[in-house]
Amino acid sequence: MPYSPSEIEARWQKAWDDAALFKAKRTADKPKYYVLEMFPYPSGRIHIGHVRNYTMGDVIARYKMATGHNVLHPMGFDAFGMPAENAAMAIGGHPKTWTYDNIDTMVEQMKPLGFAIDWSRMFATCDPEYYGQQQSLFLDFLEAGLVYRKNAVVNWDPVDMTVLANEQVIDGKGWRSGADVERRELTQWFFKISDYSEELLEALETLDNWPAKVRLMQENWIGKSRGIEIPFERADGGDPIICYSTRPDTMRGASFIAISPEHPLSHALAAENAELADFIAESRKMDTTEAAMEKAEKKGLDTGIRVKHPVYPDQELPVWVGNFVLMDYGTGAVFGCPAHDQRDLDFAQKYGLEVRNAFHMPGDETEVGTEALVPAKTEKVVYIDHFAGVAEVTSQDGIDATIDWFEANDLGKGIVKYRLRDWGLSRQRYWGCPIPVVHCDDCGVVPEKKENLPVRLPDDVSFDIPGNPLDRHPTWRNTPCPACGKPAKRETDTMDTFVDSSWYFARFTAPQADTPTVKEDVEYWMNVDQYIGGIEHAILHLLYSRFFARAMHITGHMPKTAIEPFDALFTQGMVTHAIYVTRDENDRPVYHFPEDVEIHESGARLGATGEEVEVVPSAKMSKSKKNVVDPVSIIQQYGADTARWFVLSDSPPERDVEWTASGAEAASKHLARVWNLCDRIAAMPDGEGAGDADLQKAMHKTIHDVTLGIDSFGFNAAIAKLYGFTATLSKSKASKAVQREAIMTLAQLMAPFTPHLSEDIWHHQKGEGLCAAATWPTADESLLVDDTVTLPIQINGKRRAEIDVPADLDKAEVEKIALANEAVEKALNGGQPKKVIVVPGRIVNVVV
RNA sequence: GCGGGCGUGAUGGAAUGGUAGACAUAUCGGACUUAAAAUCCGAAGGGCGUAUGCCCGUGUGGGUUCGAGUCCCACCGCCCGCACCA
Repeated sequence: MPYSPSEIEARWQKAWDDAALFKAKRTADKPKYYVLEMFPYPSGRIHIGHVRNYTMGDVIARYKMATGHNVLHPMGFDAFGMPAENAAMAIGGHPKTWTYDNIDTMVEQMKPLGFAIDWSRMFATCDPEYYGQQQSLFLDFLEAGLVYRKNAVVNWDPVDMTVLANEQVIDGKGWRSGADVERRELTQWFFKISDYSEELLEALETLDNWPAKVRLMQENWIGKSRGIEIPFERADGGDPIICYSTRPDTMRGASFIAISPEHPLSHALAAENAELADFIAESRKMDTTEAAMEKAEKKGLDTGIRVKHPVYPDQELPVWVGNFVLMDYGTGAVFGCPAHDQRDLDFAQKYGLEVRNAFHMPGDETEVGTEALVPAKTEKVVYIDHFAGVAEVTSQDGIDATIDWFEANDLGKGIVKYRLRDWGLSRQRYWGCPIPVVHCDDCGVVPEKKENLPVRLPDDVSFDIPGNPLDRHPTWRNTPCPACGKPAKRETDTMDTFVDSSWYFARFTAPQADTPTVKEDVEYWMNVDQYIGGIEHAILHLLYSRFFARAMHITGHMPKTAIEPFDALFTQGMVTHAIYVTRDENDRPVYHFPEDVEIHESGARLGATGEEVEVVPSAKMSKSKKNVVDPVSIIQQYGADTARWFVLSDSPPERDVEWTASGAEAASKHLARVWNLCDRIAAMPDGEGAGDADLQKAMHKTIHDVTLGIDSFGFNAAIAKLYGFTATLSKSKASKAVQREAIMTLAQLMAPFTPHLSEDIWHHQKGEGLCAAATWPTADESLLVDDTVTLPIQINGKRRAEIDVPADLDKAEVEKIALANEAVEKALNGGQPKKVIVVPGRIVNVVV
């Protein structure tokens, strides 16, 4: 019988289903294991990248199941967000219909892949049962002081009438409307994540099983810096201007003060200074994207105000408003030291301000010209009559001494700042979780009563005009004030979708509960033992989730032990595919589907015209580049096991893997080979064979290697070992009993990757029960060591010969045999070796 | 600018400081076949050589070591993250 994946895969999926094998239940008699892949956004269809991601989680889930763990492996959908509204605007229809239709499609596409998922726990974040509990959490956070309202400057699209994220502003224009984006001050809700900066930073050190890269990215994002706040007295007697600096050691070179256009002093002065008012308005219009800021001109306006230099009171410094000074970092005011900061230097040269060194490099007393002198903090510099008396020290020591001196003289206060800012969660959108508060003329902002949750989204909304449909809904806003009962208005902002994904992992532990979590369940299942997802979530999603776990702990929804919710994190690579390009008459690229291209030895050509095609390997899949591989057609062509096997076989899981037709073909052929091997063994006659012991040895080595590979996310290496063992087994002349044992072990070792094929082999060999429920084989340590080993002999570090010796032979004996070797004798030429190194079981090195 | 990572055959990639290139793709040869496909067996880093073999070889240059793809230093190239952060 030929290998027929479509038939066996459906059959075994049903068998697992009937046995309720993947349904997770609390139990005390096994250790629990929670494996989770970042849940998908229901964009429409699953992508081959999803297949790889979930296969990794599935390998872990099935392996842990086989090694005696009680496994939780759930799946859900991150279902709120802009694309659903955009679709409604573009093609009509309703975001809700669009979203749920997509979810249905994607579940239907995922099920044939045979993942060991507990589908009974599935939910979408747009289910009222989910977002109602999220509103309940919000109210608890509000009561605990973890959420607050404040005015904030946001990117406002005046045409679409909504707030835009920074990445939605392109060249200063709204990405959809093309309108000039304004900086507008709005009252918004914020999570107090910045209160947890230090804790979130420190706890990173405990996350041993996270990639160092992710921890570092979070560390940089939190951005701790030690500096000082220095008040500058105003010559006119007004309130002092407080500047923040991390380089107070450059105070000698201070030649101006720059304050942010949003600084209160700027606003105050603007009232009587039209020029300044214009300057502020212009600054607000400025594009805030990185690229634009790089190019943007540093502009300033002298306010006419003068301050006293705190160290040299006879010096007066001008106060400028600078468009480059950020209001939301530090104090919104800085002192400029042109000699030691390139930006300050550019500014000073533009406006004719003084440039004066605070230090020189040792042995080089040249004054700064067009390039600022900015040494590393560990570099030694020579301070020029420094007020704290330091001379030649590292600039870090200079900074520390300066801060101490300022504090001792009561001229400033050492302070720690974080770059991390509070998390603004208000969105002027429809398709999100409504913020459950009510605005009452008499009572102000009043939380909705919990018994009125969920605050449901209305279905009767329209998307034919821009803006927030909730805002213009005729009746939805109207509600009695929860405090006084008088007519009041609901908040029409919804929550950032990152809120939805910040606690879904906890919800999976009790997805149907009528509280956000249930004590016994969340205590039993949390933490997530292994979390798997893309590096693109290294900062925001993971940081927000860490904050949420803490906030949920404070409000009694999460045990203390789960404030770091993800024990281990793995960031997987993408699936890429070559793109095939020709050029049109204007040299613009024209993309071609792989099936239209023929690969010849001389290069790639279009099948239809013979035109030469440029091949760009390993490109990210994209519909417009015509290099997307659809999992559904792959499953139809080759079966799920082949897809699963191939996406993990060729590259380490953290790296990208290129999908190639030949690779998929080869994977499929290999699985067929294993299947045929199973048939052949089943048909063998009983009786004696040759090399039973050798096959058993190879089998135990494979058990050992594959187990190690899966444990360490070395899936590609584990698969290579499985290839090797298949070759060994197919050449073996061992007895039927031993070959049967070998093929069944092979099936088990392959089962995390190719569960259907393994199950079928198990069945053919009359294995007990289901392969998916069988206990993982263990390697017999005694069979892992060989009786004899081949030792390479090096002469001066170069391999020159080999000897076969008993594995347990002692060093002296090995040395004796090595020295008697022909090649060694030749090299020694009758003399004595200078040194002989014997690494037992590894190598012999003779130094002559 | 700051921070991090990576550079190994034609290709994807293996390799606790110990025989570099496992495994796979592509390629070539052979068996089977009238033939092809499928299947099976085999070759294969580069150079010289009939061959035993010898020389070279993990981006470049140095260093540590009996021994370096692996550790250290410098450089080159590519990739990623952050960034008017004072």
